Amino acid sequence: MTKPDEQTVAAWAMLLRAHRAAYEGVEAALKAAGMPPLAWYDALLELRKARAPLRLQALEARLLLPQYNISRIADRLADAGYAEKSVDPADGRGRMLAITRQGRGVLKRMWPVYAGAIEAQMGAHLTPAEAARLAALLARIAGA
Amino acid sequence: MTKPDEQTVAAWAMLLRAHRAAYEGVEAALKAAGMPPLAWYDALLELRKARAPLRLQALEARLLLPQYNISRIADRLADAGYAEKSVDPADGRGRMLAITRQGRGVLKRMWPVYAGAIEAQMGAHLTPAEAARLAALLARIAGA
DNA sequence: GCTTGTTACATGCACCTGCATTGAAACGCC
DNA sequence: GGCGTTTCAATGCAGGTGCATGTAACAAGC
Repeated sequence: MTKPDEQTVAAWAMLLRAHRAAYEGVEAALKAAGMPPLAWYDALLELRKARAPLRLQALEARLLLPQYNISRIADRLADAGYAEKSVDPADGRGRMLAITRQGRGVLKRMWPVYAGAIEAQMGAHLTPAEAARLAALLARIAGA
Repeated sequence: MTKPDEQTVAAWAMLLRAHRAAYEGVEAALKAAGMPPLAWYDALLELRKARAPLRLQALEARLLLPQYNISRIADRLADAGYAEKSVDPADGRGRMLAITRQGRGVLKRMWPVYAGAIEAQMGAHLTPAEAARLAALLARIAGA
C-alpha cells in the first residue's frame, strides 16, 4: 500500500466534486422535466440497442450494476410500462426484458433533456479537445 | 439548450464510470477494514481542521451537503462517539459539533486505508503529471 | 428418477437519501 | 414588549441501495 502523491489526491478530490456537481445537475434537469431517473435511461438504451429481449444477466453485464439492482430496475421499468418481462422459454430460471413502445417513447423524450444537461454541466466548461483529454484520462481509471 | 459534441458525451460517460469504479473501490476498502464510510471522514476532517466546535451551518457550507444530511450525519457521529453536539450559547437555534478524542483516533486510523485505496484506484493508473491535468480539468466542471 | 449441487432471480431487512414539513428560537417592527 | 416573520435544525414518509438469503429451475451422478 504505497501512498498517493499530492496530485493524485487532488485528482480524487476533484473527481468527487465534479461528479457530484454534474450528476446532480443532470438528475435535477430530468426531474424538472418530469422524466425518469438516469438509471432508467441507461437500461432502456441497452434494451433498445439489443433489438431483442435481453436476459437480466445480459443487462447486468452491460450496465455493471449488481444483480439485485438489475432485478429491481427491471421490475420498475415493467411497472411503468416501459419494458415487459417474460420467462426465458429456453431456461425457466431466466427472465427476459424487452423495451415497449412506451419505453421507446420515453427514451426519445428524455434525450433532448439529457443532452442539454450534459452540455450545461460538461460541455459549457470544456473545449472539445479538453473533453477528449478528460475522457481519455478518466478511461484509465474506469478501466481499472 | 445546445447539444453536446461527441467528446463531451464521451467525457460524461467516462466520468460516470470512473467515479463509480474509484468510489466503490474506496468504500469497499474502508468497509473491509471495518471503518466508517467516506462521508464520516470528510465531516470529521472538517471538524478537526476547524479546531473548535462548528455550527452545523458551517459544516453544511464546507461539505456542500444538503441541510438534512448534515443534521443526520451529525447525529450519527455523535451516536458513534466521534463527535459531540451542543447548543450554540450565542443562538439557541444553532447546534455546535465538535470532534472528540475518539473521532480524532478514527480519523487517524482511517487515513492509511483511505490513502491506500486512493493510490490503488487512481494513482496506480496515472503519472503525477497526468493526475495534475486530470484534477485541473475536473475542477472546471466542479467549479461550475 | 431421486438426490445433490448449482444457477438465476427475487426479496426481507437495515440503512440512507430527498422532500416537505414541523418546532423552536431569534429578529424586526410598531 | 408583544406579534408576525425569518432562520436553524429535526423528522415523518416515500423510495432507493447493499447484503444476505430464499425460491424455483436446471444439471450431474448414480
